[in-house]
Amino acid sequence: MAASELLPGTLDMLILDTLQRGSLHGYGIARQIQRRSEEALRVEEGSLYPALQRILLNGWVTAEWKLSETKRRARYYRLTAAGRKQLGIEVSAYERMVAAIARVL
Amino acid sequence: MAASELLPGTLDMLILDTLQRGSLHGYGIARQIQRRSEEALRVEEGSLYPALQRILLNGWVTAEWKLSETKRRARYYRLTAAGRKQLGIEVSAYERMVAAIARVL
DNA sequence: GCTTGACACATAGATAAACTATGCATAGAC
DNA sequence: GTCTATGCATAGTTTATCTATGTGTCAAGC
Repeated sequence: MAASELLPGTLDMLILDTLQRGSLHGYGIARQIQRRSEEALRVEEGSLYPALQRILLNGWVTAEWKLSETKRRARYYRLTAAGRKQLGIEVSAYERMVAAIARVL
Repeated sequence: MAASELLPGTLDMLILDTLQRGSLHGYGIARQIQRRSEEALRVEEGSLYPALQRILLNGWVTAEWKLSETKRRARYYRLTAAGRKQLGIEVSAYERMVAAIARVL
């Protein structure tokens, strides 16, 4: 663990949450998470793209190739109803954990 | 992830924190974490004992065989100075992560 | 024209953490 | 005697994240 850029087990939640604010491509998702966390969280590409595949296979998002604002081909992900539900599940499980850890420490 | 009993990456911290309150055997550590978290966290034996080996190898605790209160042989772990330092590192890294995630969500 | 840096995707392979399942053994209660 | 709680440990599996690598585009600066 130690030097991780992310709290393990929270990446899917962060991605789904980001997509809740509007559909976006992978690179943009990573940038947003980094920006909104004020540079504290950093999503490596080798974590991001496998996570997006996972999430896509689970039906939590749909994907569509488009052109980005910078005119490059990019895959835009959009949250599905199932994804929105999953986000709720993950957020509440996460908050339950954090509260439990706070009681312990 | 999903049905995990623990927030991944936090087990060592929870163990070290428990030992900060006094030396204790593995089984007792697991029970204390569960109790202090009000049953929200559950440490599986297959996670606990490998974690204790890890922590021992890192020099964060020392181990000693004794008899438990129930008269059974039990391995008591005691936090070292290095372990106390490591606990501080892990807690602050954890809190930094939780704060960052809170900004994102 | 060439290079550099930001943008954009993806996968292979390594590492590590946590889980399931299993085994051993003792004490106390019933 | 058998069940439950106490106690330790490892083997094997699964899963998440990371490092490293590869492809390719676009814009800016030289």
